[in-house]
Amino acid sequence: MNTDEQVELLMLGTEYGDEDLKNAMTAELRERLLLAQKEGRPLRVYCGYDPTSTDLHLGHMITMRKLRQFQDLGHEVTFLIGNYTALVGDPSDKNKARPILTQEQVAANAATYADQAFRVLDRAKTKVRYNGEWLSELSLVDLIRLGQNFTVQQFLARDNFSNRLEKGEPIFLHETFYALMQGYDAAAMQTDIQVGGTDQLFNIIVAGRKLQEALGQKPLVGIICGILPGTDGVQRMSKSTGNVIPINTTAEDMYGKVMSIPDSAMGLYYRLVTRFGPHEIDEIEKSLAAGSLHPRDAKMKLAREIVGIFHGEEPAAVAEENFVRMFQQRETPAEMEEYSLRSGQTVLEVLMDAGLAESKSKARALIDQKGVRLDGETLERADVPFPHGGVLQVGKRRFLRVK
RNA sequence: GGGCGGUUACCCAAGUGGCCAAAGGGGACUGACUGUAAAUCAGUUGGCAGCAGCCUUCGGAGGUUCGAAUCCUUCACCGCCCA
Repeated sequence: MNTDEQVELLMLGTEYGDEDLKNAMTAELRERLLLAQKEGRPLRVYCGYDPTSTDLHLGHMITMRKLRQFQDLGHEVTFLIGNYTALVGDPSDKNKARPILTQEQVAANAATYADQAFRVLDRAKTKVRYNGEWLSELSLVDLIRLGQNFTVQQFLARDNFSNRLEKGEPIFLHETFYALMQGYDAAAMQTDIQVGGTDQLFNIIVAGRKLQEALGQKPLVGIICGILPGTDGVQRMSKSTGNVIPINTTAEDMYGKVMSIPDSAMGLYYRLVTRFGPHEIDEIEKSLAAGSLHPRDAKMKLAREIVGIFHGEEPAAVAEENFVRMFQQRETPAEMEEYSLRSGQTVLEVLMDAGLAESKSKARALIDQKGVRLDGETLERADVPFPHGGVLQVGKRRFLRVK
């Protein structure tokens, strides 16, 4: 791959919100790649992760995918665990301050984090570091010096702070430390390239570069990845919004969830989480636009690719078969949970016991709404004995084999 | 430290003595239509009970009243303004 092709690949799926910035970063990336080549060294690339949760989802994988691209091009990738920054809580993606985590929580989360990350990253080529390594060494004087590089106005210019200011919501002083800490990470590791989401734009482009310059380093090139929308196709994928596609889930579930995203979100998914290159994606989008490729088929290709990344090609193919059988041919899935019927149980009791309804009222509502079927027959009554064994279906997608 | 305002169901938000299990959005769920897409339409969304019954909710505790989410006292948390 020549340099221009590399630049094109590495800039795929980036989002700077500003053409000039994007052009500047593209040019600097190109220059830095050439420099590395000339000096015969790999670029130092990193992305930081605050272990604030344990359940990773596709949204977390975007930057890892990007790191992987660098890795495949022979660069040195550091998976930085923000055990110290997590103590502060990044205000970037929130309208509210984050709850402060304890050191124990952070440590526990960090352990599961790296593990899931290696489904995308090449374990053998990845350095794992913790920013406590250097942040814990900073003295108050050091912190003050770092602070001298920034103005309050720069912080207030950020949307997430200015919004809160306008609404009269609190902005805690410690939240401003976050950017300084992250910027210091970049300097401490003498970073060439930092990868992050658009919510990290300020931390990377302003804080990181500024501090590096102040410390006499060449300012890093920021690779700012777009934000992946959740299954609703609009809002950022996040657990609190309930629109996530988790990493730790079955191939079937993952396939189905990808298929349920709106068409409008396909482009971002292709760019942000798949292994397809810029030209392949172009082809797909051209075919879609020309009508020679059905959107459904494009989405199936997408689903298969994504499941393939996390579960392997075989399981992805099986998941696809199941999907086709279940939803396109309207047959029941090959595998489903089983439930052993006890004598005398009513329909209501089975629904409750199997966890298909959260309360009896909800279960009754489901039946009233004709949302409960047994072997294809709609069940009309809740308070009658469960008729017979068979495939119980609740709504469109929940199945249970009752024996 | 002083003055003022807020705390309602998953979220936002109405309600200021009975007609309030509590308007309206959003979200979620079900059905129709579909490509498990979008859009649209119809319905459900505290619990228990099966047909208009009961129970528990409106920050916590206590009180006034035949009757309170609505009034009073107090506690907690939050915000705004002034210093």
